[in-house]
Amino acid sequence: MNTFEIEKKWQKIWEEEKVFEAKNNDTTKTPYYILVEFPYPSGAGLHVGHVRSYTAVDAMARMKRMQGFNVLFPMGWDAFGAPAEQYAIKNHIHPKEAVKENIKTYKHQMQNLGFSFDWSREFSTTDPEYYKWTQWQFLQFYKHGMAYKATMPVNWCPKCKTVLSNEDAAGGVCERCGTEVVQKEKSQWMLKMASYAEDLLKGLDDTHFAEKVKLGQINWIGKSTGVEMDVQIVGGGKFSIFTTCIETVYGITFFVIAPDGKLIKELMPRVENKEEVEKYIEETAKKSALARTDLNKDKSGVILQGIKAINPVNGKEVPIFLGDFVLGDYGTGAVMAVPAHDQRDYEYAKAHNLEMIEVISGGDIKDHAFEKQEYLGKDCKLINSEEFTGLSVLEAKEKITQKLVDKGIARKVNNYKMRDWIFSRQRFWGEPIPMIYCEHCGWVPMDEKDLPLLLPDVAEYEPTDNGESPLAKITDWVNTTCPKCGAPAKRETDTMPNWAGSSWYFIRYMDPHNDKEFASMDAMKYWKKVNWYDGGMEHTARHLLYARFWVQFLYNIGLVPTKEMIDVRVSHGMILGSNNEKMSKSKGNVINPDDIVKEYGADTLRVYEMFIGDYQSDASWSTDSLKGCKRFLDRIIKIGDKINQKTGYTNKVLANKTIKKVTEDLSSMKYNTAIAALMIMLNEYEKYGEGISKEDYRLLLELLNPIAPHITEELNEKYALGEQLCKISWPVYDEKLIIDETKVIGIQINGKLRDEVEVTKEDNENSVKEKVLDQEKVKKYLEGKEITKFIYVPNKIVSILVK
RNA sequence: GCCCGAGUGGCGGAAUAGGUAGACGCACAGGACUUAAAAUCCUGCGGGUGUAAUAACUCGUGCCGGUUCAAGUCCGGCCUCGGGCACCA
Repeated sequence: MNTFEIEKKWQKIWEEEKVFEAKNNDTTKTPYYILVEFPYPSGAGLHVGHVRSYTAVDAMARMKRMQGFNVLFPMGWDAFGAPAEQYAIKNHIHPKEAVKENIKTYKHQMQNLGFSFDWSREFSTTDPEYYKWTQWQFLQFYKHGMAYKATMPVNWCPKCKTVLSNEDAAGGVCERCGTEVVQKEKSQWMLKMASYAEDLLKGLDDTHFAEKVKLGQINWIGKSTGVEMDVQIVGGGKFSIFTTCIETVYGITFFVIAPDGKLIKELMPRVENKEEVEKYIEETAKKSALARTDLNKDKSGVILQGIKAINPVNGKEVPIFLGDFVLGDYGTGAVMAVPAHDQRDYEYAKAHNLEMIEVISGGDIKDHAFEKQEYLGKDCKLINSEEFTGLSVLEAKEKITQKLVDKGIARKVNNYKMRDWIFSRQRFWGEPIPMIYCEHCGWVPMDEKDLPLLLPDVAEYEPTDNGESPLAKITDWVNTTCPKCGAPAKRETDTMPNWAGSSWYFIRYMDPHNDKEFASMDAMKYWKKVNWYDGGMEHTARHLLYARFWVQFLYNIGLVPTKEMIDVRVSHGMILGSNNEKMSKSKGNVINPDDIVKEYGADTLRVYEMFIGDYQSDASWSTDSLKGCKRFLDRIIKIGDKINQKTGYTNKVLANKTIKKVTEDLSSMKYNTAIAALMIMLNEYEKYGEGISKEDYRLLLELLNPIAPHITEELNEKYALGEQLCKISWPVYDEKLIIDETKVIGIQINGKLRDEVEVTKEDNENSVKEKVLDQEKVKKYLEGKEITKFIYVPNKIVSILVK
């Protein structure tokens, strides 16, 4: 049999014997849930990058099963989204059909690679049986006041007359025609995610995410603690500002408010230079999000003539500006400007010729502001700050806050960068949002028993000219009756974002065929949480945050048993082309896993991708190194001929050491060193003159099985070594047997390595000293010198100091 | 700008409770087998001085300092590259 036939044979056996199907509620075993991000089934097929992460988690799943866990290791498809829609538009086929084809290809490829997924739990986010529950859960958000409609800007291409996702508007231009993208106001569904900011932050303590993943979440949430202070306007009225540097309050020389905020609308009647101000507001609205946040642009803005604000601490009257660096949806949409101590305010003041007042000593504001990261932690004192002059920064922060709070004009508050989740997409290929608009009743949720609300079969998927979803054109579908009053009404035509289906799919795997609930409480209580979740770094911020938010909400309304359902999150590195660049068709450096499987076999590809380097770092493809892995497997096949009648391990220490090394390495994603340990084992076996025992050989196969499952099973069967490897218990090592009888260690004299010595377990400082001082070379170095110190670190080193 | 991560042979990478730097693999060179090539097997493989060959010495983990008997690993200060966030008050 050739490699290909061997691999097919075992894949068939695994499928027929259903060895990888997880049983719900098996109380004889400990449940263990391993998840890898389900792919978006594009037309390109599986990428070698997929193979890397799937092999890694597959190896983990296989080992855990052998260690006696009830392993849930599912796979499915995240198939809603723009690429499938684009493909459909281009080729005039229903995205449903394209997705079906692609899934077939992906699944076939995965099966050829021997991944031990439990295919009985497979589903796609586009299955009505699945998205029924995504819609149902949206209704729960709505019913608990967590979903609302708001007017939000969207990326709009004026030429294509279409709404663009942030990805399609990358760089501020339309990906298709290159036209500059503008912001257009649209009424959209929102989920109140910002209200979960603190919970999402706190919840991280209940997870075991990698540190950098946690940091990604923390940065995205972006908490900052400060003071919200009321500011009176000359002639009546007031507004509030948010600051993290209240200690600089005496340095205020102007205020800036957001052109897109509510405040300017209130102040408008009192503005004397209305025309100028209105023009500025209009210009801001036109700017794309990118242009507006471009750091290098000028500090644009316009003064509000006829309106002055009063600094609450000293009564000083200062001007108010409109500036687009202030964002309408963060904080209060207004800031106090202290140009002496904030670089942004400094630049603004320079651009508009405004006064600066230093209130913290020790800086030099000729060229730039003296900012908090410079003055904090140093011994800086307040100046020009009335009764607070002379206090340290920290003291002043506290006392000024206290005074303002006591006067009732300020509050300590937290602000978060994370906003509510814009949940509408003006697209066809997504879950329809199950809401109906009635002239009399407003927005009315669909009756839950009418779910799923199916996507209609239509021929056109192009977005409409006015930015509506293509669904808006399908009048049969849009027109319905109000579930509440029965009057004619219209359906929501926006669909859900791609992130929706992936926010809870890991729950569905626990009970994938349930048609009464999204998953039974029993199943969720049994599996509890995802023990190990692997995915790309690009998803560690947003996808993970959305999924955690979704779960926390379901938990709060009593629908899931656990608040954080993902325990460990790890992220893998990318596989780059051999030229060290990201693989892409245009660069011609794409490696197709199918070709590699055809030429070298799945096991070789699997071993290679695990051996390629540190799993969490990027790695470049090398066909030469691949050949080395092929050689490794060939040598294992060949050494089977050296099996003889001997029993027991030829080298007990080596056997136990390798079990330990491989077990620990596979558990901590150090696949490359696990394979290196097995290569060392093989190298040793090849040196055994008298051949190897069945136990020796079997152990090598057992330890390699999670990474190269086909060939190891085949050899195990060929030499009749015992039961199928996927059904046995993982080998365990004896801690007592991993210590070498003797060890050669180095001898340092005055810090330099000069000689070595063999020590045994029984040796102590005195016996070693005796031995060492008797060695010719050591004697030579010590001649005529006096030993001032003798250090023996058992099994590590001998260090002698002389003078 | 801020926050992470990383700099080790020709290459991918090992080694961090500080303890013989370069495991394992690739590439390369020499040899064996072969009519020949491929495949396979054996040997060597950081730089330098040195030797007939050993030996021996010396320099070496991005750079400069420090702590220590001992630093790739710890501390201080830089440089470079990669990633994320980015006018967040």
